[in-house]
Formats: sequence, C-alpha cells, structure tokens
Amino acid sequence: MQFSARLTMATHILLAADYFSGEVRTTSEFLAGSVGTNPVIVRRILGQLRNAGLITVEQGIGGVSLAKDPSEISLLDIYNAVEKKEETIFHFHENPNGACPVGGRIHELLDDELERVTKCMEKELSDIKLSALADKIPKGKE
Amino acid sequence: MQFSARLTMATHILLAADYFSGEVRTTSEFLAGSVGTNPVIVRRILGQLRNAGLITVEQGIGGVSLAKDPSEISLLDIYNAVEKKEETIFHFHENPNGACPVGGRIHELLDDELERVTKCMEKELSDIKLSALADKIPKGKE
DNA sequence: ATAGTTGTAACCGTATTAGTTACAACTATG
DNA sequence: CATAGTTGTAACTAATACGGTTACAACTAT
Repeated sequence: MQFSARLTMATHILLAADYFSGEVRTTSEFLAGSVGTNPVIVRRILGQLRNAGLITVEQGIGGVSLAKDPSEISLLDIYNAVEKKEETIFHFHENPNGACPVGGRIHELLDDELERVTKCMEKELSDIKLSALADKIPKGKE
Repeated sequence: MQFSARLTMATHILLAADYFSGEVRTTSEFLAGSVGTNPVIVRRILGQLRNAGLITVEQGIGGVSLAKDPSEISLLDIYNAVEKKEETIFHFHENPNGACPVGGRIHELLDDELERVTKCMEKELSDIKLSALADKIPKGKE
C-alpha cells in the first residue's frame, strides 16, 4: 500500500506557484508541464487545495496564488487537503467476533496504539513547512 | 487512502494463536471465526506471516504457533510481513520536469523529508510488541 | 466577440482488496 | 490402507481507487 502521488504533486504545485509568482501566470497547463501530468489532474488537486483554503485560483484568466505564507503551510495541511478521507490510515477488519476473548477485545487492544502511530506521522508531517522547502530552491534572478 | 485490514487481521490472528495455544487447534477455520472472515483470507495471511518467519503452521493437521516469543514480535514485523511491498509509503509522481527549477529539485527537496516521516511511523510500530497486547487479555483459566 | 482559462462530469485502463470456489498435497487416525 | 480434516494456492468476482483523458459550460481580460 502506498499513499497516492497527490501529496507530492500538490506540494510540487504549491512550490511552483510560489516560485513563479509574479513571474509567469501559473495556469494549470503551466503547472502540469512542471509536474509532468495532465492539466485536469492539476485542476483537480487545485480544487482540493482551494477547498482547504491553501490557495486562490483566478478563474477565467488563470493563475494560482498561495492563500497563506509558505511558513504557515505544512505537509500535513497538504496531506489533509488531498489525501485524507477516513479518520484513520489503518483500516480495521469489520467483523471481529465479539464472543471471542480476543475478537471481543481487539479494538480495545489496538485502537489507541494505531491512533498513536497516526498522530506521530501527522506530527512529523506538520513539522515540514512549505517555506523550508521553498528556501532550498535557488532563485535565478533577484 | 488507507492501509489494508491485513495488519489488524494479522495481529488478531497472532494474538488468537497465542491465546489459544495448547487449548484448541488454531486452524484457519477457527481463526477465521474469531477474525470474522473467510478461512482462505486467514490462510493467505498465514502464508505471509510464515514467510516472514513469525509463525509455523502444521500442514495437514492444522494449527498455528508463534515462531518467536510475543515480546520479539512487533507491529512493524507484522506490517512488513503483510503490507509492505514498496520502499516508501509515499508514492512520488513519476515524471517531474527536470528542466524546471522546481521539477528538477522536487526529489531532492522531498525524498529525505518523506523518508523521515516513514521512519518515524516504523519506529512507532516497532515499539508496539505483541506481548504488550497479549498481556491485556485476561486468561480465563490458569 | 474572442481567445484562453477554470471547474467538473464522464469515461477508461490498471491495480488492489476482501471474498469465494475449487482442488491437489499433506497428515493423523481408525 | 482408506478416510476425514487441513493447508497451500490458483482462479475468479465485485468493489474501490487511481492517474489519465476528452469534453464542455462558465468565466474573464482584451
């Protein structure tokens, strides 16, 4: 199992939108060229990022702008925007036998532990800010 | 995106195999009754756990035994046995544009960060031992 | 009015998952 | 030795998700 490529694509899109802001119009076509995919894939991700309040998109004319400072956007924000649908990343089997000493307690045994693993992952993602990534890209001009 | 239910099912299976060891013959049919699934699903998971050296299975007669002490089996061992196929849990988009200042550096920017998140999750899973879970199940007899 | 763009629906091919049926190989037991 | 019960595995199914693609209405600067 793997997470979808939407997390890396969305991060790429945000970094490109930031990097090229004011320089070129960051249309879905342009961004798709950088990400190496289809403009519709980009627009779908833009929709998720917009719904999450991370960007604004100029309808009609085109162009993506960050809605927050890059230091206020973490990989967890992006992850939550494009990936998260369910409460937990660990899918529990649906019908453990409650009459069994093990089956009747399996949730009680595992739920908190798996929650802790999830929280740990989320914490780690939240520590990675877009600004830290953007700062590593040398700006040709300026 | 979610991990498959194989992790929780496999953990359930191992806990049941441990709990009922010496008491009843833990056949795939019996275990399937506790997990709430099909015996073949159980046998498929048993195959993965066996390949990982976590259990032995009595062919012909039936019955699952742990190959290690429960304190030596972690959720990471189980995860690696039943879930892990790829190197990373984060799927990177395949064709970032190398000619773009962002696309050309996106791996350099993200690979280490995502690796760190993965390692953190694995560390957390490795800290959860089967014995800690098994100890919380009251043994009716003894 | 026009050209370029966004937002979204619809569809495709591929892959994964849990579940199921089927069956050969194996093993203890009578 | 024959049998019953079991494992291991292949083959198939239905459901779901994913990246990709085509198409098109709605929007906007010029």
